[in-house]
Parts: sequence; C-alpha cells; structure tokens
Amino acid sequence: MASNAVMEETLQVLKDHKLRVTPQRHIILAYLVSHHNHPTVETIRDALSKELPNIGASTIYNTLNTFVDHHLVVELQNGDGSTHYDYFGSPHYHAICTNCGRIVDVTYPGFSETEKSLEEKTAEISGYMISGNHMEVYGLCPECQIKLGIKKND
Amino acid sequence: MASNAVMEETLQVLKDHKLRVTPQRHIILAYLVSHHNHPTVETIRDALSKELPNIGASTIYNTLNTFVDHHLVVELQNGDGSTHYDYFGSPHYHAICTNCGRIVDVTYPGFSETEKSLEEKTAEISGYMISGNHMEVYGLCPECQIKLGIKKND
DNA sequence: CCTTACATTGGAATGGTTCTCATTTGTTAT
DNA sequence: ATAACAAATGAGAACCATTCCAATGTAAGG
Repeated sequence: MASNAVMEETLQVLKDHKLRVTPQRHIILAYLVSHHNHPTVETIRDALSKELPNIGASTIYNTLNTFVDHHLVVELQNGDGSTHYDYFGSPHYHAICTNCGRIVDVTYPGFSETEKSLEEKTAEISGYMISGNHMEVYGLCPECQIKLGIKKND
Repeated sequence: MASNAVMEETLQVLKDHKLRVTPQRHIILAYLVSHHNHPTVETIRDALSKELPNIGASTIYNTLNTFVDHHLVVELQNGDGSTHYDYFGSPHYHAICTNCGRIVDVTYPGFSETEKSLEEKTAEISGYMISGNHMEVYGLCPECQIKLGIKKND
C-alpha cells in the first residue's frame, strides 16, 4: 500500500510532467515508486485489483507507455515473453537471471560516470544525438546457482 | 550472396558448436555473418527466398533461437515490435534510433575493458555468476536529426 | 458550471512467436 | 555404403502480449 508521502510525491511528478492526473495514473505510478518488483502489466493488474477493480488492460498499457515516453519508467525484457517495467528513480542498471528471469537493480559509486562516458563516446563515434541508455548484465542469480548445484569458485 | 570463404567459416562454426549442419542453418548463419543489417525473421526470409524458397517461419525462429543459445547471435529490440538478430563477431554494442529504429554497431578501443569491469562489479555486488551483458545507447541518428530539423550544437 | 480535449473501457483485431506432428534429413555405427 | 536413430524441417494452428477502436466518462481551464 502506498504511503501518503508517496502519493504526494507521485502527484507532483505527474503535474511536473504536465500529465493529466487520473486515479489510474496516480495509483499505478505510486505502485511503481513503492515497489521494485519490475512488474509486468499482469502483475500490476493483480496487485491493484482492490484499488482499481475495473481497470482495463489497455489503460495499464497506455499509462505505462506514457510513462516510458516521459522517461519516468523503463521497459525491460527478461526473456519470459512479456515486458517488465521499472520506475527510474536513481541511476542503476539490471542483472537478469538467465535461468529464472529474476531482475535485480545494481549500481555502484562511479556508475554515472561510466554511463556518461559511454554516451559521450557513442555520440562521437556514431553521430547520434544521445538521449539515454540501457545496460544489462546476464548470469545466474545466487538461488539458481544453488538450485543447479553450481559451485562458485572465488 | 555469401562467399566461399564465409561458407567455409560458418561450416566450421557450426561444427565447433556441435550443431547439425543443415542447409538452412548454414545459409542463415552465412547470411548473418556477411550482413550487418540486424535483420528480423521476415527480413531473413525475404533475403533468402531464392536460396530457400520453401523455408518455414518456424525453422528460422528455431535456428535463430539455437544460435542465441550458443551465443553466436544476440537478440535486439528496437521498439518496432519484432526481434532483430545480430551475429556476435567481435565485441560491440548498439546505438538505436528512437525515431526510425535504425541500429548501428559501435565499439572503441578499451570497450572490452569497460565491459569486463561492469561484469566484475556486478558479480561482486549482486552475487550473480555472470555470463554476458548488453549495452544499448538511444538517441536520434544523424538522418533523423536532419529530418526533424534538429541542429547539433557542438 | 460548461466545455472540450483527453483518458478509460472492454472487446475485437493484430501479429510476432511458439507449438504440433508428420515427414525428411544428418550423423554415427555397423 | 547402408541402416538406424535422433534431430531438424515445414505447414498450419494455436497462443498471447499488445494495440486498436468506438463509446463513454472525466479532469482541468475558462
């Protein structure tokens, strides 16, 4: 359940981006801000079934696409066939398990510099006018390492 | 049309990976090696309509998925709704146009070190056993900058 | 308030990808 | 060579995430 602080924060975010404040948008954004589940549309629909029992799938898609357009949210594919969404608060990237699909956020001191440097080099080499990036790292999550009986030699 | 050298090379690649050498696999791989179009399944089917007039869509999907499993090929999404494929020869990443979807390969001296460092930091932080990564940079390609009347201030 | 442009609904349509299964083909061992 | 087996192919059906559409509802500004 989203706290009052989150509701106020997300209200402001919507206004800042000149988006019409509908209950659906407000509640979906609050959900994304207060969870880091990297949910799918289905996950969101289930999670909000109490607050928004009659929401249409199209609305969730529309809302998320709007958020993506406004760079509030990023799309992620983990190979399970549906798109996952992540509220883009502070700079981070994702580690994705190739076995179970689990997605975790990763960052480290100096990551912003790495990002910036990558973007600058890309602009220079390709002539693109850069607006963003995605970095993803693939591997086996700790649980799947155990599940598959793989030992880590460190 | 793939040269003899490419056909020999790809034959060897298939054998090295212990993949059964079928004409379909051989020709598709040769196409990927000798083109850097980041093709979709449809693009490939059209391009090979002379050499493989009766190939089924499933075969192309199966073949590409097999190549992906063997890390010969990577999948790319540029937002147009279908998956693009790229033969993974030498280390590089992709710049993707947010307007027209154009994908270009990018690399620079020291890129491998950047990659390696990212993977090592990720392993340390997340506990994942890393097997690979994807980096993508988004922006407007030079053509779309012109098309949209955006001037570059450098 | 009233208006109007925009958002939401839900059901149908779309289309990329996977599935099924009968048939064909590579590969390995004889 | 040839036989035998496992694996790949092809055609179409099935699947399912996502988009489209037309009708209805609603937020925001004057």
